Amino acid sequence: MTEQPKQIFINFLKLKSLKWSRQREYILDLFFSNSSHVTTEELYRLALKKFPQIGYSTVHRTLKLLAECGLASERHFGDRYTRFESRFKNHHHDHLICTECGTIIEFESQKIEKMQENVAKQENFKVTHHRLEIYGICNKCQKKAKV
Amino acid sequence: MTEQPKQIFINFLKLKSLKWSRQREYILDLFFSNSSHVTTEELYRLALKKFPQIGYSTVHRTLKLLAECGLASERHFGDRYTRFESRFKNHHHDHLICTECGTIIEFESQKIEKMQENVAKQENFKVTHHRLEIYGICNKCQKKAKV
DNA sequence: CTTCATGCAAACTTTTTGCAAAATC
DNA sequence: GATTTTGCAAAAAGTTTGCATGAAG
Repeated sequence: MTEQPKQIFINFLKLKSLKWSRQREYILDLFFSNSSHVTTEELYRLALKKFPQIGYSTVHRTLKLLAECGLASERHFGDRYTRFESRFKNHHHDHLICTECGTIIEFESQKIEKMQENVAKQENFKVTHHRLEIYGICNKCQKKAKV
Repeated sequence: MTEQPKQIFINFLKLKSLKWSRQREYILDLFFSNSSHVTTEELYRLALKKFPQIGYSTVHRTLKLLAECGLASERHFGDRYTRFESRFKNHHHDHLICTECGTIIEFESQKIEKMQENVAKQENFKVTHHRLEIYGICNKCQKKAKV
């Protein structure tokens, strides 16, 4: 049985002599039970529903901590927002992004990864990470358009 | 003989009853004679050297116009800046980005493009465009590190 | 001589920080 | 009880806009 995000986070906090709080627990729960590409703003609005006096900066700082301990990563998808993505038990993947409805579909392709390595090798470039985003219209929105 | 960016821009301005100005000409020249992933700030600083009273917003608005007429496109590479990339006569390409020195190397791979299409097809996703960025350490910086 | 661009400063947007009061250890 | 977190409000960092003056058509 592998460790749950909550336990991982608690351990991380202990290690840095930081504290576990009701807010942090709630934000963590929200983050891991929701769609995995939220902005601070989005998660803040969600949090407000059941925790009306929570502060934006509390949400923001907690997301930053989640990123710091490796449970989340910060991403940019072309708009001006920083999005946080769950990394818990997630192997690497890339994204299909619908420009109509904003839906984000995750995928992975070993073949594409391999080819990227080849391209890098030609330039004698040492890859640390990469990002591939394919933008377009998702299945649903294509059907909607036809009606 | 194909049209030059300057002529394309002048035509675009005429079409929208906008005006050609010394500043716009200078900014356009700078943009097309420099590295193709500048921020507004960077181009503004360049422009200041030979046009000391030019305004940041003039540079910004001109870059926006270049983007609007298709001569440039706006991109985000993970930091907080909007970068402008030349699209003049540029076939599509992707990027290798050195996280040490910031160097951006362009490349293209038909094979990778093809595979992306395959992935999209599986989801019945209609691709409009994509973005692939490979981050890592460039050849130069690897050598530097060894010294 | 009318309309648009410029340069300045101020507004906006998103992210980050300082601080007094409150919660955690 | 000491130390950290919280929520607020204000600062930063980038981008965008309003407006009086000057340039382009």
